[in-house]
Amino acid sequence: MATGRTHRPATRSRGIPEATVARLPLYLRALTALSERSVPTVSSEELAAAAGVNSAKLRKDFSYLGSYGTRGVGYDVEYLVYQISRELGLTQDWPVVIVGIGNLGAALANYGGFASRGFRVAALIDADPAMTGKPVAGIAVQHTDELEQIIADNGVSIGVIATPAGAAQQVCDRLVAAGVTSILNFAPTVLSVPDGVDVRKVDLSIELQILAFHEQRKAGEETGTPDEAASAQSAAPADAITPGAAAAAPAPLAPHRAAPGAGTDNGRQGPDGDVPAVMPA
Amino acid sequence: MATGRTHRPATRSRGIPEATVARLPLYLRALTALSERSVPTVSSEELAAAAGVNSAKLRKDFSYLGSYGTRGVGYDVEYLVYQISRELGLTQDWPVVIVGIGNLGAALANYGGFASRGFRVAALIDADPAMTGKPVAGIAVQHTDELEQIIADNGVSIGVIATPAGAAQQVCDRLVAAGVTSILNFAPTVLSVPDGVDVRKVDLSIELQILAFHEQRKAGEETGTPDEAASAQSAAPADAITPGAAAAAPAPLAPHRAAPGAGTDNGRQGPDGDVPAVMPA
DNA sequence: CCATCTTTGTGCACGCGTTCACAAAGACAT
DNA sequence: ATGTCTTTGTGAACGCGTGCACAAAGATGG
Repeated sequence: MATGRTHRPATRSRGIPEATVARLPLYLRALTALSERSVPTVSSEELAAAAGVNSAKLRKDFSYLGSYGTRGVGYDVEYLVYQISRELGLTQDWPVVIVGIGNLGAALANYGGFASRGFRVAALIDADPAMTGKPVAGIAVQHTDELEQIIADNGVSIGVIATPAGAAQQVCDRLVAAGVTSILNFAPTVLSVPDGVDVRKVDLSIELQILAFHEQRKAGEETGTPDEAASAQSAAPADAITPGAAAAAPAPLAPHRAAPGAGTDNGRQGPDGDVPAVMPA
Repeated sequence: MATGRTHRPATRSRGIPEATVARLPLYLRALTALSERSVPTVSSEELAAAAGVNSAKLRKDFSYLGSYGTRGVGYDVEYLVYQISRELGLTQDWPVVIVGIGNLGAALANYGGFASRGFRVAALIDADPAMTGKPVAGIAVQHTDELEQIIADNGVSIGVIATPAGAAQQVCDRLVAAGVTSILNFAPTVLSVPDGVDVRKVDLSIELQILAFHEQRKAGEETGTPDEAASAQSAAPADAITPGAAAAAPAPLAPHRAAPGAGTDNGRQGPDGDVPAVMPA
């Protein structure tokens, strides 16, 4: 109010909280849907419901962008779509390269969501010579050797890594060296990049494990006791540690309850620590 | 109702912070790698580096699980692998169904990370009759009609949705009705589920948009704050939509911005609000 | 058995994000 | 105009997560 939004109260450019940025795409999607139905305006309440968030949170989020609503009425859909798009930088064209054209890479290449929001697949790159030239999603796959050239020619600043874990860091380094400053990583590895480069990761395995955790917790609650406490700490890590000896089998200590599946496959090995996010191509 | 379910009241005595749970899989991966190299023990500092987190944070995270370390030495790798696996519920078998066998669904089915951590693909389901019986990743695709039966027969409690956005909610409802209580959603839609059901979403488009935002900001800083204050406020929402403004602001930044001269592009269409996460099968 | 050195476990403070609750702003009817 | 009603925008409180800094625990060496 006082400041209203006169001279971008500093809350502006640098201000938008990360959490808010992460939700803008969500609002944008909901708004786009409304726009297609020719809905002229929406209240924070309605839009919040559509986006699956709290209305107060939504209003606060929008407040970081400026005062784009009208009290007593709501927000103008079209206008808001434009404002958010602009804020997210979707009004410009973002050429993207996808490295690693395995199952996942191909799926990404075909993903319609790319093109629909200002993202353009500038090239598909794979290390397998057999893939070179092969068309995927209408685009001919190019060999890794061309990577630097492709990045430069197309002014690519966003790269998507869908290679096996083992190749991810190397690919990442090359992308960064070539000028890419934002990376979306699908490989199950922690990438190290220099300052100034953003990395976001999407990890299937992790998501499933988190679900498993909650699932287990739910199951435990239902049936009387999670027991946890029992084996919790008492399991005397003291003797189990034996550094030099490195007790070969850690399993024996906590008998724990018999798992439903009983499949104590625990000892899986996976040749490379963690399986690639996608087939090696 | 609402998008329901997110965090519980937190009254949980055995309450491991959500943020910690989300990192456990990360630690587990790093530990598994060490285990394969037969490294007996590791310090919080080393492990933290491998997992890409702060060592203090790692120690605090582990403290929620109990005191599994030895001062002056570090943590016993094997023992910790076991403890975390147990905590995450990975010592048991989790049958999973994947619904929507398009490009993405197929990629997921082939994803090695599934089997390697106690997750077992119990079935692949698709609505397209043409897909039925077709083997994907060594498993015959089954028709949606069988969904309920499959869930029941296999005791599935985790479902993965990789269908187009339009079918997601319906599939979700059926999964939940059939007994699934955890869902990993790849479709670009907000799913509403009853309380007690957990939903985690993986949204490609959103990740890219977030990257674009930062990318834009970075570009803007380089050249000297573009600052879109231009079309800032009141400008009658109605006509303001005409993105003539676009030209004014972010022009000089993007290295490429091959955007069509006619900034009017803004209205990129995207017929269905948001394209499916994967090709329709 | 004692001294020293290493590394964990955690108390504490800080900052971000969420939520509540309400005054102000505007639409709309009279 | 004026009053009523709706909905925004935001101040303030609260809670979670993060990171610092350090005491305690235990290993190691003499």
